[in-house]
Amino acid sequence: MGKSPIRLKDIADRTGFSVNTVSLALRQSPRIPEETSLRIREAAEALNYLPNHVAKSLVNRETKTIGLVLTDITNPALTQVAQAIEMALSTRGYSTLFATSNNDLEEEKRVIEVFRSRQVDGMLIYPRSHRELAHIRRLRQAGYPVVLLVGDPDAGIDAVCVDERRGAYRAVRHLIDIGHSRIGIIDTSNAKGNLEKRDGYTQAHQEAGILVDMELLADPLGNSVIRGYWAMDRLMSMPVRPTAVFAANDSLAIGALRWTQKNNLRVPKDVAIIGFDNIEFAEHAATPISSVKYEVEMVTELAVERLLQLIAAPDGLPKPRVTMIDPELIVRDSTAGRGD
Amino acid sequence: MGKSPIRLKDIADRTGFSVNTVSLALRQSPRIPEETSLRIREAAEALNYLPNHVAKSLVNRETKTIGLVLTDITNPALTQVAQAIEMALSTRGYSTLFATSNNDLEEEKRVIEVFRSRQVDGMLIYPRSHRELAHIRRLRQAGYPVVLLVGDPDAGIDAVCVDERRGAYRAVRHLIDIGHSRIGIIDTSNAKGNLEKRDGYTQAHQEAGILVDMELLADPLGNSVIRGYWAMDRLMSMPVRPTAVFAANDSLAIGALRWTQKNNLRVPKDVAIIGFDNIEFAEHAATPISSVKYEVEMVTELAVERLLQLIAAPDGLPKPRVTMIDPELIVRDSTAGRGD
DNA sequence: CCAGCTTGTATTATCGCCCATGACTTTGAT
DNA sequence: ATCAAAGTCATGGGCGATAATACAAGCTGG
Repeated sequence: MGKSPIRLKDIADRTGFSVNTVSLALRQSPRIPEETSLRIREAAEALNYLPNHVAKSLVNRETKTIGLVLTDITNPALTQVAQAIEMALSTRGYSTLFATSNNDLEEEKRVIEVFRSRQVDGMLIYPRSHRELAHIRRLRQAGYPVVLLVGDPDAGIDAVCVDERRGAYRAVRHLIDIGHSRIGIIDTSNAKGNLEKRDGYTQAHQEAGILVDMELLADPLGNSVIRGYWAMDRLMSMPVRPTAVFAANDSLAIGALRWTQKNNLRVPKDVAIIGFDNIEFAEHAATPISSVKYEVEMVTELAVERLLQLIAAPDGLPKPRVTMIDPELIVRDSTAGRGD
Repeated sequence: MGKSPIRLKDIADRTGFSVNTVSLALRQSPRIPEETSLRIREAAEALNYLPNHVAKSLVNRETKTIGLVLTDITNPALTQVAQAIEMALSTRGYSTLFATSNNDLEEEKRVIEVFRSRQVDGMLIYPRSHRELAHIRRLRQAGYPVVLLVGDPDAGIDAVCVDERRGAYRAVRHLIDIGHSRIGIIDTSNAKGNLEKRDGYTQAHQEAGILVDMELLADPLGNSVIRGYWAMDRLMSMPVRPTAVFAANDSLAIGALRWTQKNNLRVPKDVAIIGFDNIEFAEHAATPISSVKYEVEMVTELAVERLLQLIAAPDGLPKPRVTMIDPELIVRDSTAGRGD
């Protein structure tokens, strides 16, 4: 802490006015004449006064801070989300308290409690699991403004997110369109996890009348490049290899691509690869990787906007609204039409 | 906000004890008998009581939160730093307020003011510039615990960081050792920016008796892959091309590598490339890229430890201490010894 | 010339919690 | 039985700010 935190009282003593007058003057109240207001403003300046936000929060019952809960930030797409949210909130006068759940449900619950205790005005949450949202629903029902960054239309919680099911559908549909019928998928296969992408994968298959082979699902058990590499290794060790692979995010896709390099397969000739999120590293990989664009700006802007709406709602929270952004498919070399 | 924030008073009313007794009981004071304490604890549980951290902060004059200021988080190495810091602080009972300066000095000053106003107990700052630290030094002199994440031994401010000068020296020295003498460098050439890496580059040259050609410095004007690509383009358009390139971070290095692919140059045969930070994408690039390891765990752990020391210092801040971590060089294919 | 209105400032209460003080009760030693 | 030493709880003040209310002056007008 600074040695001598200047308080309103210090300005009051110096100028001879009362604490209250000083407070009013600094907040541009019309009840204070220009003359006094100016003298007080000058004194504050001279003393280098900074209002104590904590005290203000206590009386106003709002902290002008929101809590941001992410699973882990190492996924480049989530990183951008974090930064964009911080900036969007900052321009609106809010600060952001930040915490990672480290993909652990108990930890997620804990940080939410911490945020509540710290009286955040609202929370933006990227939950660990899309199926275990009871604790968050309870929060909402208790009147807390919350917006999720992943969407489950019937979770009863506001959400703004890219439509992952639809994005995955587009990616896999694209692979089918260019002639593939044996398509591997690298995605976390946790029953309580995010099933949207697998749903999209399945839907595209069904629509095309292709049987879904669960053998073609490889769980990378993580999200790093190297996890993608080993998941690809498993897929390509099958008796009948897939001719194309859909990876749930670009890090995994880059790992898969890396595997093809090491094993002298050509992409897209021997195997096509498509990712998700459209991070810069995918665009500039050895073979530019097709991907599904994660609309960072749009998601964050809408999510922040919605959260502030909830916070400002005069009487109770309005009915939850889920906004799903239909993502764009970016086609690059890794899924260029097959030559044969 | 939750509809009915439970206060100590509510528990007091329910149990018949006074607010004070409740407060003491919940804080495990030995002055309250087990029996009473238990009944109060149960009532708190039943009412789902959560202490109001804001009120507590006002009384205790500490918020148990620290402010983290980063330039921008899109550099994957900084991302990891952010997450590691959050986790390290979390286990010690601190929350982290997070803000990006967006590489703008005025913005950096602004967020620091905001943090001060919010009474953070201390700050961790990755400053925009290594040369404009006056505002931060003033902070320290006013008694604020601050630890920088970049180091200038004579800035008069505590710091924990990787020794970028030394890391760059090692990288360039390595290039010289394997036979290169015309070495390009892709690094921001802002006079007020981070000069450490260029210093290391220069030192390695001088030690080897090689003249430094300032023509070989390309400013990418940013940190993305594509910026690295264009900086590389400029370097390789010179009448006499460099035979090796040192990039100030791995994103830039990956961009440079990408340029060689598009222009059919072989790495390391035609041109060697080395990066900085050792992010996962460098390891798994088309040609695995040599890099200087950014010791995320060590930097964050030491920085947090030091900051908490400063916060706990009983009488005034101790003399500033700068800890520079000597980074390890990771050699990969992109700088394998030249065949000729 | 005083009721009745502005106008400018001071007083007091409040936010939720912690701390110092001390009153009252119980226990144990003499 | 008396008194000191613990033990147990309530009271009041304060953290730094805002908000509601009160209170002096200075005007106006009938």
